Amino acid sequence: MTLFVRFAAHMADILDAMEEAGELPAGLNRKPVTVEPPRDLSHGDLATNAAMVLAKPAGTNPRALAEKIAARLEALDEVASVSIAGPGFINMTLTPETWAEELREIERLGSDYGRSDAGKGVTVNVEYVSANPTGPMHMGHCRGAVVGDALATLLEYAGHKVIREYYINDAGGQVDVLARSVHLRYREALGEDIGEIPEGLYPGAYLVPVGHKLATHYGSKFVDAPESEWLVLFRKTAVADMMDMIRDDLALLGIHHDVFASEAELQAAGKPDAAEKWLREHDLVYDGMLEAPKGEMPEDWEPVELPLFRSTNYGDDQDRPIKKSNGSWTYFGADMAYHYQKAQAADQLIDIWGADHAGTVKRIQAAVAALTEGKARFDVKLVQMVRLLRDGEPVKMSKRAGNFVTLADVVREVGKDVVRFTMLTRKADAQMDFDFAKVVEASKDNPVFYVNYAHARISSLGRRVAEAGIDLPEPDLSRLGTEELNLIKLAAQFPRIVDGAAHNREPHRISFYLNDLASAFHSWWNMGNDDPSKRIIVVNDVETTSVRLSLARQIGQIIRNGLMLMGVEALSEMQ
RNA sequence: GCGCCCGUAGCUCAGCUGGAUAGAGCAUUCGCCUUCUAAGCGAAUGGCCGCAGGUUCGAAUCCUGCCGGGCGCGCCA
Repeated sequence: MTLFVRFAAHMADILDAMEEAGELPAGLNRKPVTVEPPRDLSHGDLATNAAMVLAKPAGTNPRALAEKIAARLEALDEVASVSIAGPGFINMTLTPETWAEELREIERLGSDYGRSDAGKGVTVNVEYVSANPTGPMHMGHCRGAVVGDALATLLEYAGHKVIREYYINDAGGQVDVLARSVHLRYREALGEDIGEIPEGLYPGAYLVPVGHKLATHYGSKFVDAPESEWLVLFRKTAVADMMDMIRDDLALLGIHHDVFASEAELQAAGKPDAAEKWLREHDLVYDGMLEAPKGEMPEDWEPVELPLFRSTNYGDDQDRPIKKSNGSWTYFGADMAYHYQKAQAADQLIDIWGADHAGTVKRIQAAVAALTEGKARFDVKLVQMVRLLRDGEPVKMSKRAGNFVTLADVVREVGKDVVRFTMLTRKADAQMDFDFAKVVEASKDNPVFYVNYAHARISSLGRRVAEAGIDLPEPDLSRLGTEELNLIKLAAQFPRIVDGAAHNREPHRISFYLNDLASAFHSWWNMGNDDPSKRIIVVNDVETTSVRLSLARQIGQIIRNGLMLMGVEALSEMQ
């Protein structure tokens, strides 16, 4: 049990005892009670607001209540001193032995230090990437992919059961365009000069092999055939090949989904029809007129009666069509059924979307609320755009010309770990620059480097000791100094950081924490430059060396744990 | 017009589901290499947390209204 979990339990015990002793009324809401490190560490190691939040409901004043709680806290073996400050904060300083024990705990738990059961096994479905199967992954997809994947790992570590899912949009107009583009490549493979790829079709050379494959398989059979004879076949073949390509791209980032859900299969299985039926029975779908668009009026707009979902019941500004006038499902109509399907296999849903889809969040949340009758927690995380920079200049991309920067290119250039780490150095809903030069820069401005550098330094300590053949005694942790204890205090935050990041679904918090931890470590290391007696390896003092090395190793362990959550490998040397 | 996101140091950003005197990096200034990798470290300077109300013991954080910026709005995906 890590320290913060233990103190939350201590606090609960104390409040129980006070109830029993008649010092507190029974049944107070203890939810607002926290026991956490104060922002300003000069206040102590731990602080609780218990007296402030309980005073009013208990009919007493904060100071008086604080006195009573403080007396009981002071009686704990782990607590060295207690003080009451400000409006009623109770500050505690813990004994050095308590922190030494936490260091042992890190060593005991190793890669599990930080893991928790806070998620209580609740199943979370994280849907991310879900790029259209019409070409290779490009940098526009990258951030959502990394954020989704890191979030999934984080939730697992925090005690959730996680399903990593990819929704294949293989039923809409885009995949028909793909099939037509492939038909061109197919004709080309048979020797025809197709010239320029017409506007509106996918020009990318990655479709050439698909055309070849179809040509080899079917010969000239479909060259002059009407679209109805080949469209389905070409679409299916192309989508399958595109998905293989996308899976390969994702593998470059170390991303592997558990479930690939096909929109076409969903529709073939009649899921949207079932959803519509249920919604109509509950008067949540009706046939009605679509309101005219609020912004610029399209020239060809005309009122039409369509089946509309009552998303306005759930805060959307207008009801949304689930079918088009030609009878086929809208994207939303199918997506609604898809989310219902996901909710069958999970308690909570998370979608990772590009920020350009922000406008459709409300309707899908409305649909999930309706179909699950409000039972499933469902978060849509919007991921902002990444601006690619080279030499300080934005990299120009034109999707139409097909010259977008692919994810594979970027991974090839800077490496998987740099891409992943960098994508997690901003919160998801903030815009981000990705500068090819800066992300590989070996300086402290670059967290990717800075964190790894700390880890490499720690690794080098181990090598030095081994090379020197020094025989170290068991570390005597009573020899830990102030600086060392402060470092342990920061290291001990890791489990809290993990829980907070998981709870708020914000994986970037891990990278910020690691940067802080690395900074504290570099600072400690550097003290040895000014004062040789403060080095980690102190010549002719195996006792001190043993203690400090033990601490350094556990810092390294936490860096590895954090990097693991981000899907990044820790480096043992900086080449 | 409506909706979503965002306004925190000169710049880029954190701020832990409300906590004490708001933090880090860059930039600027000044220090530290007979070294466990200085690819680093330390110090100084720098803030009406967009504005105005509200909620309460307590607000950068929650609510409302403005101001300013970005994105979106169709039977597209």
